[in-house]
Amino acid sequence: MIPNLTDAELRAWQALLHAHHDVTSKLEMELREEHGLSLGDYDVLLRLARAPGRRLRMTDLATRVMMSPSGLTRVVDRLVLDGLVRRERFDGDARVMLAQLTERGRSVLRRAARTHLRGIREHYTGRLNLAQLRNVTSALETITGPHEPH
Amino acid sequence: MIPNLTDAELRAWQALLHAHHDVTSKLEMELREEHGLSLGDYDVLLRLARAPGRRLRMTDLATRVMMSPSGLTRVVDRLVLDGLVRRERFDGDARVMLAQLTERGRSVLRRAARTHLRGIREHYTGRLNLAQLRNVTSALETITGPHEPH
DNA sequence: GAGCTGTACTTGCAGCCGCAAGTAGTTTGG
DNA sequence: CCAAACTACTTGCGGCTGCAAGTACAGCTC
Repeated sequence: MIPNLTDAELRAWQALLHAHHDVTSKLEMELREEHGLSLGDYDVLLRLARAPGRRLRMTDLATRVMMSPSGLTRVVDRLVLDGLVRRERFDGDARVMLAQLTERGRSVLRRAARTHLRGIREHYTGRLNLAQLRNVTSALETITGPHEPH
Repeated sequence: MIPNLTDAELRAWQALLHAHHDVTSKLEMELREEHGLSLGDYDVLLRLARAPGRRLRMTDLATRVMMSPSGLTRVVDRLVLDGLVRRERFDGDARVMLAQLTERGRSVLRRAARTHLRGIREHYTGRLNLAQLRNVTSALETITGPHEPH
């Protein structure tokens, strides 16, 4: 009845926590210092940039960035204040709000992407060889179920 | 100059974010509902339980649970209010505070551990075969550098 | 077409966190 | 010794987050 995890299982758990903490806190700090963006901000901008017309419904955006609807509302509030995102109405359903990436948002994102992608490689993927990279990805995707690239 | 990450690298990054989010949010919810503890609370109790004399200096504890000193102060505040932890002075240096696990803390931890360990297996390690488990662990430990079990 | 149910988003609120500043105590250098 | 520098912890503050409730709209049913 008492689930005695093996040492291997406990180490795997600690490793996940530690790796996530280390990598995200470094990336967060770099992004914040060099571009004034949080990881959450960056993620929102990125999803919008990838979407057709560079706009998404709030609900869809919230799902993609793994955030609650209310949490997303505040993030978008801030991005609108900074002029990186615009809110638009959706023809055909007046309840829906679209978040639309502005030109300024695009250019901020482009610059931030250099920092971010460099950081991912420096703090994460660059420390692994190709086999490790594949193994990590496939194992972590097994846990959550595979994702479309969104 | 622009670091073009490969698709494999981007997937690895998404997988880390997604897996961490999924697993921790499930574990957090279970622990909260069944025992009124957050993951952070649990981690603090666990580190204390493992320490000699079931007590640690605030600074050492903060390092182990990957939390800022101020953050740890509040967590311990709450645990003291709940009677799970006691604050003690350290003979020989009056600046130091020891967090000491109480008997009540021990028993709450023991009960919570069942939920938590079951959850880790159910949502994480149990979804991987032994090879995947070893691969994930070794790769993630490569990223952060290996840890002592503390 | 009036109400009932459901959906999309926002707001009120409270919890958690970290940084910077504050307090208290210790160590070091002259 | 005693002042300056350092260390351990706590507090003030502000930012970020999610849940539950609120608002506005859509769609369904009779």
